[in-house]
Amino acid sequence: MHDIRLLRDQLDRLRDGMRRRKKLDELAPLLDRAEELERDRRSAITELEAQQAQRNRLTQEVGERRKAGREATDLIAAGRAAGDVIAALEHRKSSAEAAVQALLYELPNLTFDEVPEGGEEANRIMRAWGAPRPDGSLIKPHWEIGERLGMLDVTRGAKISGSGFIVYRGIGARLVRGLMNMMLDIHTVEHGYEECSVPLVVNRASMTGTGQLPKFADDMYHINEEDLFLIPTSEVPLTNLYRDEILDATELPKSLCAFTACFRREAGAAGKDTRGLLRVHEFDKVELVKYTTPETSLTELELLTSHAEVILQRLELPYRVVLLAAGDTGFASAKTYDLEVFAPGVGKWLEVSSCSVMSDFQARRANIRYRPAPGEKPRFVHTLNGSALAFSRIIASLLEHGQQPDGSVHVPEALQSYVGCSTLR
RNA sequence: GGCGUGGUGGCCGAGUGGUUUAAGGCAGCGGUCUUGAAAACCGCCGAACCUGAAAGGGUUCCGUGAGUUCGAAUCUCACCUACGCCGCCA
Repeated sequence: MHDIRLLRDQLDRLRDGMRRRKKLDELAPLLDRAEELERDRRSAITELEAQQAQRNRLTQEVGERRKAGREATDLIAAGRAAGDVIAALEHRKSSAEAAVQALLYELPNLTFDEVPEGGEEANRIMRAWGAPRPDGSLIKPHWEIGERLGMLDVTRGAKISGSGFIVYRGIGARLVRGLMNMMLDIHTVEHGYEECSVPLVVNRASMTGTGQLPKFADDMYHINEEDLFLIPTSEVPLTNLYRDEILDATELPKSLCAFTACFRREAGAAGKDTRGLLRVHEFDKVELVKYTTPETSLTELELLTSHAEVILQRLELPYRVVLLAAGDTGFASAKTYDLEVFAPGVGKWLEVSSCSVMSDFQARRANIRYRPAPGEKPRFVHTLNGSALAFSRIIASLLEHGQQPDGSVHVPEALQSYVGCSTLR
């Protein structure tokens, strides 16, 4: 969410931000309405507070007269009248406020200056590591490899839960467990993240805090009776951990990581890249989250991205780092690097990580602040997050990239001790 | 699930309708003293918002939301949450 003051002072900046995302046509009317509502909100507040000050004087005098043993019926009548006016102004204020808030909730974050303008076509490949294998056209897709090795049971996953739910079996399940341990070990021991084990179910306030709600409600699994949501990523619980809190500056940067399942309805995505493990409703992920000062968030983004890259390098998977253009950058993000890994069997670069700095967009929604120094005013932190990494697509890529002529699959050296073998067969 | 007791500033904690402008303490900041530090003493010390060029003025906030009242931290109701006991249960 944006600072409501931008509607007064820096409407042009908001407009320009939407333009860079190619969303100005869609959002300009919304901005104008918000600006108008914000003016009305302020005038209501000004009037309301003058009335409240007046009433405070009245009621205080009532108290004084009572104490002196005198009548105050005239003041009480005046107070009652003031109360009616105040109630009306309060209503005007709160409805304007709710309306502005609702509009602000629909506005995506402003991207940083170095983020290229425009849509997906303006994405910029920053660097690449490793090389796709030259015999890619001979490689089978991961669903065939996985089924043949008895690692994946897509059919029974669909039977027990529905399409898009995968059963990993045998060495496949062991691979999931190995990846989890390997990634968490590297992030905690080598990169200094605190490991967290968090709920997979969160409340509405948490989903609003990180920006999934209200705009993207249709993408979430919702539990009606308790009004709870299945997390689409552990970014949600990890970032909401410090909702409504004031951190000490000495605690920053704060680095957290968690392994969780992630749940996505993927409403409207039917038919696109749906085979095998490419797009599923439930997948595992190790997530990195950081809380930083505004001054350090961009350097911390580079660091966090490099932490995700380390995993890919240990897994010996060729990948590239893509700086997303403004129009392709997520709703809450100010700057995002996608990590894409090559899967030769399907012949595609798969997005296995998205590393973002959210500036103060989430911090403002979730009210997460820090105190720069003792006695100073609290400021909003910057929040960052990145997958490191998303399992299902990594497994797809591992199977395809590691496929050998005899149909077995090579296990990268760093993973061997975690999986207990050097070849999946 | 039932009954009971709580939720007050960064932390602890007093406060049962009107000088609450939320006592007091801890922590923090500044000062006196000291070669320096500690101790002692003195002062300052919550957040958000409106208005204003500024100085300043004003409003709101005692778990959340409604209500009663001229006036609510205080009274009423609902909800959230913590703890205790009972019930159920892996």
